[in-house]
Amino acid sequence: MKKNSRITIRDVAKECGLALSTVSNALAGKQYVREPTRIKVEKAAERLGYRASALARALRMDRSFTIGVLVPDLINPAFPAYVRGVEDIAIREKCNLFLCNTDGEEAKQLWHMRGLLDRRVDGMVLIAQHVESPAVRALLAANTPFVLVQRRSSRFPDPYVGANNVDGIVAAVKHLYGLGHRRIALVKGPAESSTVAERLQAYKDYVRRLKIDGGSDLFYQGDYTVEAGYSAASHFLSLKSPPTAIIASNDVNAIGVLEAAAERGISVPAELSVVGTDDIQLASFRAFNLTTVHLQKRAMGMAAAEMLMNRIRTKRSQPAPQVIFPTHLVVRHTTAPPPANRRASR
Amino acid sequence: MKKNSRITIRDVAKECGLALSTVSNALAGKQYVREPTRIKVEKAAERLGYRASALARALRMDRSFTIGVLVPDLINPAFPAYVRGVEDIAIREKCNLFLCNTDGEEAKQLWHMRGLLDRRVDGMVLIAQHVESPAVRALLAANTPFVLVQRRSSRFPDPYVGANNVDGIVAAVKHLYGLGHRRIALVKGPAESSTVAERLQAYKDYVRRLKIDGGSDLFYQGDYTVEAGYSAASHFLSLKSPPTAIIASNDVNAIGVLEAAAERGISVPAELSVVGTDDIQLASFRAFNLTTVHLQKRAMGMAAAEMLMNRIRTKRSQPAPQVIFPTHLVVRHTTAPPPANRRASR
DNA sequence: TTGTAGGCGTTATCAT
DNA sequence: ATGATAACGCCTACAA
Repeated sequence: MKKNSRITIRDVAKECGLALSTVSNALAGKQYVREPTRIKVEKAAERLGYRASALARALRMDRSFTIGVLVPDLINPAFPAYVRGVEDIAIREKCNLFLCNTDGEEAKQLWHMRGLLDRRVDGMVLIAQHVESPAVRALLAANTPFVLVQRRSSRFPDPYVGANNVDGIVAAVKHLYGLGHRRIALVKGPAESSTVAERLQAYKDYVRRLKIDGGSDLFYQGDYTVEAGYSAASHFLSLKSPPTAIIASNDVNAIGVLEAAAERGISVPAELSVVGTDDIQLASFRAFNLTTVHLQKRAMGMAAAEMLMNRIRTKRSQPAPQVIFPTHLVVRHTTAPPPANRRASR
Repeated sequence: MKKNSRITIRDVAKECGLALSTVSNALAGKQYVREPTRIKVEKAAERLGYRASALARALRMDRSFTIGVLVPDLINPAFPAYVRGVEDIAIREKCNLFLCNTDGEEAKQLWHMRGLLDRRVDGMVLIAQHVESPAVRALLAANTPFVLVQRRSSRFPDPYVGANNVDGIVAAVKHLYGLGHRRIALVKGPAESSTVAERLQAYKDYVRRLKIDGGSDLFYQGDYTVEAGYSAASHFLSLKSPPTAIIASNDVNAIGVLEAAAERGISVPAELSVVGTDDIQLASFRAFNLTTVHLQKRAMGMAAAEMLMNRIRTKRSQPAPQVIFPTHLVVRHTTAPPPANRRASR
């Protein structure tokens, strides 16, 4: 017996005096292995502490039972829930998960995608990643299945899981309009995001329908960070005619908006209404108590992973499915009638 | 040329009319390959879009360039920062990261650890995991390097990265004591945590030194969730003689404490002071504005990963290093003198 | 400097 | 029902 080396299927075969192919079959639960034989093999494997090398198996079977998930930044509370959803399904499917943070940078995304491909992952889930650039498309065009989450391409009909952004933004605007707001600002998220584009379009359409202000001074380009929310609010609140409500790009962003408002002594919701998106756990407590558009992120992650497993099994035969999750507005305490209307309403 | 099959080093060799060992050497940047040869090889590899199989390489080299990281729950804002720290180093070392959520359940942890071992990870980082149980120890005793974070064993001198919990708790108690508090409650974290034990011990020692109340009615067993904080505060605040300050098990937990207080109309910090631990980003903004013990989580994750890489390279030769990161109290607006002392101080 | 051969640990195919 | 053997794709002696 070699000293330091790992114990392999070969050792198990030797231990119980059988051919290694028989051991393999027994352990794999193949039909035609006799019950006593199987038991003998299992006992021996157990006794020796044998564990099959997933590496060797993957190489041989051309199936690694791993999937990769790319996300901008785990530290941003907007994203972990998707990842857990993906993991929920991965575990069920006995797959392991490679995690990659890309910080929204294409270079990092490419590096990670190449790494995942080198590792022969069975598939990948791209959460809020770049999806249009030629370099990314080239990698996507390899034969590895993938599913996009929250960002899709306008030119390619990829498998996609997203949220109903139109409903979400319409619900937010309608709520604010109902409260009496007529100047409602919007913090746009990352420019490359289809979700952002959809929200912006929905906002414009709906605002036009309501015949209220929708000028470009009501938009601000930011991203999903507190800092961006802070900058956005600072900008909006120093306008000659500032908006009475701000729809942030997400909950974290909304925190920044609240911060800027507080810093200027502007009270929320009395003088300014704020709406987020995500409904992260912390948003629901009194400290924040944020009115926000609820997204079923963990469920979306799960749906994406299920879709991915399907495509792994059927090797991209079917047309790409796209599933859109409903959203709904959760009204809490950062929205109220605007100052001018305070006496009027309620 | 075979139709559907992946392109291998063999194809590259054929393409440029060299032996595959030469190609391997050229691509690996070995000394003794002539420059023109190397260039020819690189061109060919590029042209064919060749990418070495990390699987085959790992199998052959007995080094997978992957590491696993176990964490209780990514959705809890207390944990992602460690993971990113680990990833920072993993990327630098050209390793990929397997992510595992265990929800603090030993069964899930064991399942994941076995999976990682099967995948032949080069090492693993265990963040706030079970470290004492026989089953876990058995897996740890395999030949795969590991580093513990925030939870260590009292019986085994494992490689460990943690925070100076004593300093943290002492700073918190001292701060509250200085403000005039004499009944300071503590929410204990998960019972299995060494960090929790250290904090508790430090609390007891220091409170005794100050000769203030330290009775068992000032402890509450919780975990790192909002719900636990809520329960803890509900319990404390319904005592006949409630504490005037509560040290939560962490920032998320503190949210629960604040929630319970608000629900009862108890104002913070006027009637109740609250201290957290972690200093998650959201804690620093006005909505929350939590006095808390700052932990350098990303740096700790990085340190753990560096330590792990060392042990991977030197195959557990040296004695297990243990590094303790300093902590410091960040005073914000959830702490103030207790009601009785309001006029006295300041 | 380049080429040949063997093996890492599996599973799949084909005999027996 | 079981056994021998050939890949999977790579790296690394060792030979030329």
